[in-house]
Amino acid sequence: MKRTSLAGDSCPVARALDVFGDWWSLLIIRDASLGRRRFGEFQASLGLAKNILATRLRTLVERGILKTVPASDGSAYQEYVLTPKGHGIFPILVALRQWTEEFDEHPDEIATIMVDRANGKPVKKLALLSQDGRVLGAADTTLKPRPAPKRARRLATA
Amino acid sequence: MKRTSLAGDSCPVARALDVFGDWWSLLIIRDASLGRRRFGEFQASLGLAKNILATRLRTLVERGILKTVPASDGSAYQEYVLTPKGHGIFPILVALRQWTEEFDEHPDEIATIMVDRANGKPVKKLALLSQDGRVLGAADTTLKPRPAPKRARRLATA
DNA sequence: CCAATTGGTTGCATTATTAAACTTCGTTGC
DNA sequence: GCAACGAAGTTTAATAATGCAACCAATTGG
Repeated sequence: MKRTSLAGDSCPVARALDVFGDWWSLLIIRDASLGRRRFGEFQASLGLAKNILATRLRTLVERGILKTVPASDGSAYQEYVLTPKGHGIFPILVALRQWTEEFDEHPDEIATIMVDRANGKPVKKLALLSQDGRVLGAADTTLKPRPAPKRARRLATA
Repeated sequence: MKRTSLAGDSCPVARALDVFGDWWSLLIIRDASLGRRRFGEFQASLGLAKNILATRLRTLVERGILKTVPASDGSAYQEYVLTPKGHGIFPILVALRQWTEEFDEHPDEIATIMVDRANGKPVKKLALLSQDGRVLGAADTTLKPRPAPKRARRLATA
């Protein structure tokens, strides 16, 4: 009886959750995207047990979300930084943030807002656009089977 | 020693995760957004234990993500449908999907793509825009303290 | 060279997840 | 109207994950 893995699932949502869908990983990634890099920084910021942090950091590195680099301050310790794959999680963090901003019962408890660094103005809501530039809601979309990748003009699956 | 709750956290990402950040909730919400409504449908689709499903459905209802409605087929059973607060999670599902599409090691195992219902063409990537319409990446944004809500012209926190 | 800090690991208690058996209706066949 | 069946849970017991505290090794500061 193991905890069920979603790794082989065909749904892309499930596959993403299999990688960082546990209780702490997204918060570690959030911290990393805010510039935190050291074990101690994560531990102080998140207040989670050290053994759990160690496990999470290890699996996030294994899965290519974080990588370890020599410490930036010249010390002999190592630091954890996001890989490109890890930076790609940024829109998910934004979507989570904006959901809370819109639907939370106590929005007054939210400490920060995300702003455009260039002018300090709040960013707009994430927009899902069609090829021709219309804004799409959930009802405007459907799922289709993934088309077979085009393999240099040959019989499909032959 | 309880599982640490993020409910009181001031970070909007943490607050969202506190509501539906566990192993199964987002998959239940995904199923609901695909039109599944019955206990048995969720159970067959997700393959999770029935007691866990029952617990998750209960807390999602408590938290205003789902609501129970009388069965649409006239039977005496009830069904679970998304509230507006639940529908608001859609962009998060899209972001998770697009992350897998971009970064997964085995994209050939992804079964579906999201398309524009109007013309069947794939949707574009979620875009984070500034007030003046520029596309923003993580590096183009910062966090600022939330400005105090304007309360009918009165002394702040007086 | 000694003490404190950093970055873990280990052991144990508590909690969550799982699968399977069981219960309770509602529905269906007759 | 009654027995059989199915849907929707609940209960139980085993296993896995989490949390806390204590311990430990290497690094740093003085």
